[in-house]
Amino acid sequence: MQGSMQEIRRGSDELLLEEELKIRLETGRSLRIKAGFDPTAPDLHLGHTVLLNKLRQFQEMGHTALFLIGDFTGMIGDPTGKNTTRPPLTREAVIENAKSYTEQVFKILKPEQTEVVFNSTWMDKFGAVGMIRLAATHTVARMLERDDFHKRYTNHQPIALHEFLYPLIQGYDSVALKADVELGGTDQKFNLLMGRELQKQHGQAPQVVLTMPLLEGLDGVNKMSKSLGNYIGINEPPQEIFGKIMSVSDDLMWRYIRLLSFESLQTIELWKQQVATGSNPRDIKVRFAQEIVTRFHHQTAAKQALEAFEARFQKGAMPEEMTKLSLQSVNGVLLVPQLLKLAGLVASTSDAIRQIAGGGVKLDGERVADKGVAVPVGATVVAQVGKRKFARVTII
RNA sequence: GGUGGGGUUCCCGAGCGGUCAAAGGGAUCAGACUGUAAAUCUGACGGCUCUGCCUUCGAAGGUUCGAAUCCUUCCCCCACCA
Repeated sequence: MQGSMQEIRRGSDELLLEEELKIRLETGRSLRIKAGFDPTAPDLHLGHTVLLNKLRQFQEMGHTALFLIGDFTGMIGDPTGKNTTRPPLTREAVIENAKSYTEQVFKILKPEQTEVVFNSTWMDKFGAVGMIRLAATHTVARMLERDDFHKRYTNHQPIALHEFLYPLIQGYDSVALKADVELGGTDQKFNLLMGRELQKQHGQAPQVVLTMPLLEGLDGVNKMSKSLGNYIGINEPPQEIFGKIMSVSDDLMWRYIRLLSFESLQTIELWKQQVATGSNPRDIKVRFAQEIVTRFHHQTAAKQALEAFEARFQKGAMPEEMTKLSLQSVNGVLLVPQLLKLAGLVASTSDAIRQIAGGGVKLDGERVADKGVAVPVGATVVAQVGKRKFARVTII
């Protein structure tokens, strides 16, 4: 009991209310652990896994995960201050996304202890009357307590009326699901608490709220998200995952380790001491990167990723695998800027010309000094932009 | 409904008749240094068939030799008053 409580708290931000959770755990029944997910982003990344790992942990203790896909709330878009209304997804798109979602999610969750649910199931039947009744349960002032609403309001930024509905619906989902516990990022706290209030109003015991810190993306500033391009996807190839983790800053590394590693707290503490006394943080990073690659691929893949990484960056070798393609020549040759653009290594020929001028372009390891360089028909070259973009190109 | 303030390149934000592809910052990319870390420094940062040409400053028209800058209409946003 003590131990499981400590496990549950590990890595978490807040647990509200701990006493209530204890009482429920003591009943010995399988608790219903809810977590909501956006229907629009089927590519899971490490940021998502912070929460999923926690869900998994509950499963290990015998509880049931309610994997909620917010297809109804998806029409609103969680109010973040930036994006307003999202275009509603078609039914087919939602199902398609959900499928790809669950495929990925079961890399972490136990399928037999997971219920995948869609909030449109009950919300579609809710009707205008239901919505008005739901809206009547809370005041505008109460809604403005939510941090980002408050900020936007005081900053004179727009808040669309329907955005107020989001927390209410998310809260109502807990009622519909009779959730015992709801997990969410720290930014979800308001919504999670809304679930408690609505459950009370519906005569249910209020759910316990457990918030997890948000994982920063590779930039170390914004939270990890696909749209910001600062993510590590769990479906990415081993070398990508490995490389991206290695590019994380030393400071941020600890944050990643804290939220993502399964190593014991003592081990992590030991690592910190080692670094504090002069060990190279890179070695810890390598070890951690291995752990993560192993988790989503295999131990051998992790080993290979490390070897490839060392060969490439410590010994300067070309990567073994790279995109291969054939490009059509013009008048018997292909100019390098064209080649780079067609190979997808740069965004435009203008960009290619700039990269060449900046010394960032190589052909077969030789720096290209002039934008007028042409590759003749029949030749196969390895084109490189920067340190990590490669393509093997044959001119036809 | 009224009054006032706005909509500028990925983001923030200057510009307010020519020297504007548009200051500055951020993000990004490349180079140097490294541990593909950070920090720092350097350069680039609309597109193209690239010493030139083409397209951009909410939209459409107009004035002008010339407009992001002036005028007209329209669309959108914010605040205040009601």
